[in-house]
Amino acid sequence: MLDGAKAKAILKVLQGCNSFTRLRKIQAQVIVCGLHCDPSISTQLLRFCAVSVSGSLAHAQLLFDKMPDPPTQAWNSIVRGFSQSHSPLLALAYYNRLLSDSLLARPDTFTFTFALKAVEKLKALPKCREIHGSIITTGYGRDTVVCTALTRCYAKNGSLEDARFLFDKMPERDLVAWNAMISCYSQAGRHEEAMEMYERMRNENVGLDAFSIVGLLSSCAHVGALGLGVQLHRIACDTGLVRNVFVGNALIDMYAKCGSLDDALSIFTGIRRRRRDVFTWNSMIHGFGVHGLGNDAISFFEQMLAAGMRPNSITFLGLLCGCSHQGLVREGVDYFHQMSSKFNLTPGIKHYGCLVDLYGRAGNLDKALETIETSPSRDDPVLWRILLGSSKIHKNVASGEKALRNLMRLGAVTAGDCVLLSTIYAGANYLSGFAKMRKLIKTLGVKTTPGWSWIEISNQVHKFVVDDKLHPDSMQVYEKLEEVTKRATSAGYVKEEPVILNLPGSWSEGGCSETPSSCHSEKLAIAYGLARTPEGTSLRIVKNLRVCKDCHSFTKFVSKAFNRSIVVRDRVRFHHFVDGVCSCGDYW
DNA sequence: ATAGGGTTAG
Repeated sequence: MLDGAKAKAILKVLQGCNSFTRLRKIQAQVIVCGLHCDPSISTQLLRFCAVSVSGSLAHAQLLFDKMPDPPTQAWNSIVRGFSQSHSPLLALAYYNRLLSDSLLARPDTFTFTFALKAVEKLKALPKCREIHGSIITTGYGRDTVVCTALTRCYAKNGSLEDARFLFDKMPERDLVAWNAMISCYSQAGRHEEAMEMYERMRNENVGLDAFSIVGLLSSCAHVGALGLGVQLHRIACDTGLVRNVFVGNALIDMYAKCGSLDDALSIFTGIRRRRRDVFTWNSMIHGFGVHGLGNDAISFFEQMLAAGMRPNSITFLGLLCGCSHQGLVREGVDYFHQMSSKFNLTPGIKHYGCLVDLYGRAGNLDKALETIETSPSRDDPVLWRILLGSSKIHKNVASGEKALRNLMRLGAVTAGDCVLLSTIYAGANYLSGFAKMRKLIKTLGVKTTPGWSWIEISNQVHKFVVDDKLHPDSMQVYEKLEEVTKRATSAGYVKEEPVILNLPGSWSEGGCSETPSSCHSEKLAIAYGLARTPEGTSLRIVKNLRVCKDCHSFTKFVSKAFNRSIVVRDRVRFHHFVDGVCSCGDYW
């Protein structure tokens, strides 16, 4: 029978155990001493095999299957172990067995949280509902921890509505529950709702911690909400949370994505060398990249290596993005190859996309084509669409046709693609091609992404759509726009008439830039910004599509005529307009 | 003995 002192000693050794070989030795010893019959010892052993980093799930399974009627703790360990593994389905298999087969053991709050973790990974909404049912029938429906796990599980399975419903019904919500809700919204791209949660937290006097700030900052970054971002930064400073690396990293990203690279950089330098992690570096490098500062991206990449930090595949996306926007073809190609040769990373479809873009944007359409054809993703429409975009920039009919033909081969042609090619045809005065595209567009049906722009004025976001007549200050905006256009024109602006295709309804230019129209949304936002802010204030515009050529030129002349710096964040990069010049060097 | 919340790309 069990000797209490011996058991205690063995448990202690188990707790300090950090290698699997050692674990097995201890296990052998346990068996020799006859201690394996002691449920507390074998359960402990099982837990180590199942969840410790040096354990082994296969071994845990063997141990588990030898137990005559495992206690709840043992079930929990095995469910937990598999929920963290690559086969979360097995976690559910054990969970099901516990519910149906076990005579003795009942699931408890721990079992449910572990099972829910498995479902999070599996994307199985019905299973989530089923577990929810069991939670209620077993009487754990009011447990805060279980409810939080359940909320997250619903959210990760795509039902933010169920998640929110459950959250609102929770008898008690602690900070963890709030943070879970915020991060779920943020990760699902529902940024406005994430920010709404913050409003509610303030009204209900719930505090904030690093988790809340990180989630909220991520949403600010995505939508470009500098005002709220700055507020959160201030709170982080007041509470000392700025020293948290997660917060620091999120701040870098937020400032970079809101167009304040200088602030991003000062946060970066404020993080002590040794605390900088791969997120810190990646966020900064990507920040330079989307601002078109390829050389800075490269310089930081080299500093990162010098600091002994290993880059990952995300690092290269930022780096290649920078090279592409600055036209650093040779460097970009070199880094692309270094990924596999020096860093043992396999370029993914996005990296190939960067490479195609790098060549294509620079006008080397042959190389762009060759890249696609020799890549493992030559059957991915994304790459062909990039080539089509490059063909449009360089008005190249042959390569545009090639891209479209491949999109057809893949059955992936959209009306937007045809619009792009038709623009190329129109530019080349190739009327029969143009007519063919028009016909095709009609058969495909016209789908459109409506363009919008917004501008933040004293922490208030104002959104404009194409030919906006809905904004409350609409009249004022159009009046101002007239004046602005006059002054820009006397500074040298000439309106570039878009190719009019005369199609029914509105359409988007391959999801890239706005419909040809009398008035794109950013012009309205700019006019509004000029009317509502004092002389000299810089304007920040965020838009969902690419800037068109006319608006780009317009903004340049406005920045000169009104002596304002204007920052425009479009779908893929930043444009900083100062004194008639754009940071992109008209290369976008 | 064991639990629920965090950043980059897309």
